[in-house]
Amino acid sequence: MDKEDKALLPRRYADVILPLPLDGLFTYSVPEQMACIVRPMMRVVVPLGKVKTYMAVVVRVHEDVPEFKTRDILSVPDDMPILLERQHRLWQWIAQYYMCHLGEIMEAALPAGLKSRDAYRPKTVRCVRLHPSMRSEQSLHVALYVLQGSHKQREAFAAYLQLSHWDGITGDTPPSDVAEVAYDELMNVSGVSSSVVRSLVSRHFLETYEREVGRLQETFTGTVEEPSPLSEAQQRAYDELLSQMGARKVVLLHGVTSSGKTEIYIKLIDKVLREGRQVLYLLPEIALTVQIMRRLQRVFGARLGIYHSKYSDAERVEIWRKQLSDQPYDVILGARSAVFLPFRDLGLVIIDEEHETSFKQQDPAPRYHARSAAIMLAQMYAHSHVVLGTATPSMESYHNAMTGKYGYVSLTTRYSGVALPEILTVDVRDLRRRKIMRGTFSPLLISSMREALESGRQVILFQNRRGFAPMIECRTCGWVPKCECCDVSLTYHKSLGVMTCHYCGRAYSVPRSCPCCEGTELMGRGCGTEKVEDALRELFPKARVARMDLDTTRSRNAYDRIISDFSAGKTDVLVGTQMVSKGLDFDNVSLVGILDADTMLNYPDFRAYEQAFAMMMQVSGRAGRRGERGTVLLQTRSADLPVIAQVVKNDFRSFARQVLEERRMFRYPPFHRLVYVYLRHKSDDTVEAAAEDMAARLRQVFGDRVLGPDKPAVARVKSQCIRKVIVKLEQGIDLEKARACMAGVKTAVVADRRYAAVTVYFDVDPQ
DNA sequence: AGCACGCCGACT
DNA sequence: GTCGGCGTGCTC
Repeated sequence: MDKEDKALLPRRYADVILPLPLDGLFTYSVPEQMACIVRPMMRVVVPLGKVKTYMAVVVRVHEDVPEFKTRDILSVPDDMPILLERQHRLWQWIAQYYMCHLGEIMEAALPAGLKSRDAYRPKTVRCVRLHPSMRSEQSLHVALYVLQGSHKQREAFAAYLQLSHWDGITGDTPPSDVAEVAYDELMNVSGVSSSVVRSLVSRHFLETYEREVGRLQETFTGTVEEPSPLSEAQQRAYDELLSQMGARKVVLLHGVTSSGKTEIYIKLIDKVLREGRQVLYLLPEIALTVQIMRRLQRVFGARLGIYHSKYSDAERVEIWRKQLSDQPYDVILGARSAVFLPFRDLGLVIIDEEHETSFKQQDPAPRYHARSAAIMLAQMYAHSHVVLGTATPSMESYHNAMTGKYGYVSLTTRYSGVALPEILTVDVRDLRRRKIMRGTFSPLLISSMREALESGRQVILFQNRRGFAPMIECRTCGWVPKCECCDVSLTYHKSLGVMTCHYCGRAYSVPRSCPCCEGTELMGRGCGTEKVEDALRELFPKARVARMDLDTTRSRNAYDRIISDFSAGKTDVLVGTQMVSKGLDFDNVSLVGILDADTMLNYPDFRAYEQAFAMMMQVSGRAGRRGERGTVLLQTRSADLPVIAQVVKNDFRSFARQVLEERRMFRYPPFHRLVYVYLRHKSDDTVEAAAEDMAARLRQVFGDRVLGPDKPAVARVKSQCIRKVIVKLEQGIDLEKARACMAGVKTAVVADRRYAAVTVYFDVDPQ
């Protein structure tokens, strides 16, 4: 191309997404030499402001001259797009539905290594191969002869030849010039030190180099099994699933705990793979155990990829790239963020434990629900389906199933014929009044535990609070230590010897005396897992007790270790938060104790009962072993609540009917759509005034659909004061319009000089 | 989100 | 007279 031609080419521009909470796209000019490589969905490095550069994603290349001055794209790191068009469409949907910025989606979707130029380094292994001068049969014989004087070197050289499969005796085939042997392997096999190998290198017998290797387990070395044959009940559910999928995009698989849903999924995945399509299998983070991974790996071997936060970022980058390659994983097992992975041809999404609220991202933005995002994702592939699996459906999914929007398949038989456990209510209020019970354990629970332990059975105790005591109080004046930055009382952690704030993570030392009245009797109020563990050791000194909560599972493998120890019978009692309700079915647990149902039931949220019910059903499901019915002891002060009876009878249907009736009456989901508008500022007065202004403006548009502003349960976090305005939108309202109004009101409020520094954000479909 | 610019208090 | 606090506003 000569100079004149170049001058004739119109200047090109690229609209890009920056990984920042900015409105809209930014436009950069494409330098001439990059014009032929820059395409939509590719990464580019761009300057922003005086010093910073960012990795951005191009969404459009065009020749429309912008009315502002543009800056040049600095570089293009790849020669291929990093994103599929479908993914970009998913990003757009999430951004508009959840009222957040595209840049925030980019931030959440791409592994960190794809957002910076230098974070991702390919893993390398030091290798040796023949020096170029040695690459003939003859020179090898010469070499072996020359090396006769240096024993170790000769040994090492021979070991290399052996490892590279050269047979010096028959001498048929000289080693190919690329035959490479790992440096470490050569040292191990020949038993020489690195200095010997180095001598061979310096004498030009061998040469070394770095070889890039993937971090992914390249070859699956186990044997691949056929999917297990299904039981009659499972087969029926499977057939029903297939037939429902004929008519509906989404099917809810409602199966009691231990009904063997995983085996049904496996059969389904197998079928989709046979059709040459891909599968995404989503699980909540805490249910992604080594056990479920192994189970899937046994059947799908190297076709299975795993993607969640416990994996290093470098591995996540490699999975992403592999999914873009022509040999992607056929099955991805992952947590929430796996919905952002590229899929060439997605045929099925499975969302197991679909009721789990952790599928909704809370903080930071994007506050998206992986279930909704996954359904949207599946929508983008023709003839693809979504299966939602759970023992306790969310009210949203159940309602959709009952009204025919989703298909519905129920599975009421437990696999291997284990009966559902017997659930006994323990009326703690009554026992306390009659002075029969003090502390955490009822007499019935103690005797049942003793019985279980004496007959060599295991016990699970569920207490949904971590730490020792959720609160400390001065016995004399009632003073309670609170966090300096958040409006919450501090939780006492005995093992760490500190009080911590569960909102900002700050730790405080425990005062010797009350700073208020100088009284020295500070006592813990309430009970966390740590206290349960302590009390247990006192009651049953011989029992081997393990605790599983956020604090004991901080390290990489702690979670799996605790589970496998319990599974192998190395511990007798497992105390924990909701973590104990997920994961593998243990087959020697005869007793489950729910220590305190009330904290869950009294949670100030319209979903409290729904979540408490699910949690209790889930943890109850851990009880029972082959040929023996398990027992669940449910301790509560509100034994007469209908929800308790519904748990006892395992009566999801009447529970759901009642909850849905209440939801309809009080205009809650799934009948109405909720949007929470949050306002944050360091001054309480400012945020209060801004929230009042916000609510008033919203009322002008939405009338009595607006509630508040209110202080949320924790009204100050990390020194930021918070207010919440609730908007309840009825079905059938023009959502597009409603969102535009809400966004407009936000702009209007923030435009007020007084409220310019107030942070406003939306939580659509809050959990 | 960063980051620079800019305007008011305690220090060499 | 300067250093530094964080409030405001911009980044293609």
